[in-house]
Amino acid sequence: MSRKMQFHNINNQFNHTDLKVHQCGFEDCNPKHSWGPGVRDYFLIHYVFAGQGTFKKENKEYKIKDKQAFLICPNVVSSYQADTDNPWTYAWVGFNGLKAETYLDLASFNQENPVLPRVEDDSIIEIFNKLNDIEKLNQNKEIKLLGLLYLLISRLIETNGSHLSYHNNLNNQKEGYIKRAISFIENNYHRKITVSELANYVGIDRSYLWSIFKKKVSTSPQQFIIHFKINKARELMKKSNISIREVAQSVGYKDPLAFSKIFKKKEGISPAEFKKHFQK
DNA sequence: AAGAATCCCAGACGCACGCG
DNA sequence: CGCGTGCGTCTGGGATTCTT
Repeated sequence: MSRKMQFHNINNQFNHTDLKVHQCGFEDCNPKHSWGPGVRDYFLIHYVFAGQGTFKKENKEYKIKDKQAFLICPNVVSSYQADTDNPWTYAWVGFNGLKAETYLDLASFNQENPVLPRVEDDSIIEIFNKLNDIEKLNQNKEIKLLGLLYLLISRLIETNGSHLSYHNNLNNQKEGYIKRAISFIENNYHRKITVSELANYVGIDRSYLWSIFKKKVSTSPQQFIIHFKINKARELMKKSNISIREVAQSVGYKDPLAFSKIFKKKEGISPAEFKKHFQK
């Protein structure tokens, strides 16, 4: 148990692909409070306001003091623990997206260099404070969080950036594939899209598309398509009073029952319940 | 040798059909 | 109409080949 903790999970209803905030939070840890060893499927930055602790990445161990930040990369085994005598207080933000790796590289903050030296920059501290004030908002939470994340990363690049990074023509090519795929989905979500068709359009093998999607977007092409369609359906149901059958048709499900089934599976409630909720 | 790209197949999923 | 079943198609991810 911690002395004080706030945690915000972000329900991303928009399809940001370059950067996407997963969660953020703040914690005033008790002595020896720990996490891991384990893996995350997104990037996670911790910024230590006060106190100290230990961060372990694979077999390396780092002593972290106040005003330092450390980075957990997706699918890398990590753990961290608050100090016994002087436990840390930190804020964190978890995110991913197509550009996440590239931007972090620009800030020289990556898997090879997962710990930042003391950050004296007040504006970074301010950004973390704002991230944690987001709970008070009731509108535009996601957009504001995204804005703060961009600000944070741009400050990290300014204060810590290397001049020799940006080593990734190959990454750019993969991003190109994914951008093409996503724009195809955006233009064709109103009908049935198979992953094979998508891969064909992009001009690469279906399985290869799957593996770069998984790596860069943290989800499979099929799940992305479903998620995209469900989001469109949500928008439709919020904005207009059309029938479930019409909503299903509009996002490419000719069988409204199949649509209801997948909607319920993803959202936890049926489209009918969702509609009712927004039409009070 | 390493990373990119393709191949392949078990299991998941979707759809049509039939039965009560 | 709703549920169960069976069959064909699609997907995920490891195995394999290709390319640099």
